[in-house]
Amino acid sequence: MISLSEQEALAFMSRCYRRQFKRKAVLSEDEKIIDEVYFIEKGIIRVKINDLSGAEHTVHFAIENQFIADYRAFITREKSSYELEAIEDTEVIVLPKAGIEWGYQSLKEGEKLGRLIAEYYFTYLDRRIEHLYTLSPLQRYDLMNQIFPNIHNRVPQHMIASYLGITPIHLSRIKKNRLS
Amino acid sequence: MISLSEQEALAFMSRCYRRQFKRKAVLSEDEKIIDEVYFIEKGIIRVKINDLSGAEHTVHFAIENQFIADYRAFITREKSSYELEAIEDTEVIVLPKAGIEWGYQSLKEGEKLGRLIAEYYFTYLDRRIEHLYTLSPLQRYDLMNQIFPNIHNRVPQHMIASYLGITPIHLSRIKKNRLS
DNA sequence: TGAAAGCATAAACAAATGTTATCGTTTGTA
DNA sequence: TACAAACGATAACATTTGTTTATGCTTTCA
Repeated sequence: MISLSEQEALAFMSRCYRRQFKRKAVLSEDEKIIDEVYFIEKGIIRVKINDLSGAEHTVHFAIENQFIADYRAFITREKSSYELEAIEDTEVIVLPKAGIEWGYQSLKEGEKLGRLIAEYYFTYLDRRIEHLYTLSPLQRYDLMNQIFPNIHNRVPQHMIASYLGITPIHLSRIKKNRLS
Repeated sequence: MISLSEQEALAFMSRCYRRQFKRKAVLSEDEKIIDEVYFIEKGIIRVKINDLSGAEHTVHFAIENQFIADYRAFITREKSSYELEAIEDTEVIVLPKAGIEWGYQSLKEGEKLGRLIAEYYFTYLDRRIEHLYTLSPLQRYDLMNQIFPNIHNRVPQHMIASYLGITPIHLSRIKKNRLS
């Protein structure tokens, strides 16, 4: 996204570190201030939220070679709405807030990188909203398997149904329906 | 969001101009490359999209003192998914792409401003997605009237229903239901 | 100013989706 | 290894939401 000298890259990476999580471990709790972004080297993470009636919703998945965080809470410094949970044993690189801010200020094109990243994730959410308006749950199910390759073989179906905003029973039904 | 000298502000504004649209006029067409962002001085704009079956969905509203554009298409340089339509006679300030890019490169804190803007709109969409998962249509109807003050008195109800992802008949029903 | 179009609501019905319960299988763990 | 928990599918039933049609009211505009 930007040009970066090897020196700069090393200086940034020296501010990050590796961390491991067991299956079902919580990387990031809701109601907390968020000071870390994660890059997934191995594993799967789901982002969940509880509504007022206590129901749990899966808002997002993240797999290998993707960044994940409650980026909104990271930006706004408000309490996190989401909980990040490892679905498989997971290995991440932790990018602490201090390191990221160092990057914005000290890398030659740091602010530009920050803009391009924020723009990238904006476009991701904007596409999601477009799809929520224009696609059926089954179409979004298929799309999801493109975006997160093969995810339906790594994640229980009820979490996928939750992500789609429908019940697992209903997802089972529409998948069966497609065959006929 | 950033510190800006008066000189810088004037130089930027000299790159913008004012434009007026009649009710029902189209500011920005879908399938086009997007080179403008608008700031609304007066009026209301809705952002719409058509799905494959031809149904029309209202994805967003924008009112006085807000910026509006297909920001995704503006960023990615891909064809626009949305159509922007004036609901009332509307007066906007046009910020051409060339002017915005001049700002990123020439304002002292231009790139930082760009990052903060992208981050701001990211948080807006992230909140919307949170609400889509956790709130009922009626709760989102109420929230919407806070976000766009008094909008239900300025916009036909079937557009609001479309924004909420339900039929106008159903919106009428749940509003009636609330009274009892 | 009058006709037409747009709009909100209502009722009756149809379709989609959720709820509860059951069953057989797989998975995790003691 | 054995047992409990998690999981996916299915059926029966309940609820929600959409569709169609109709009505009366307002707005628009020629």
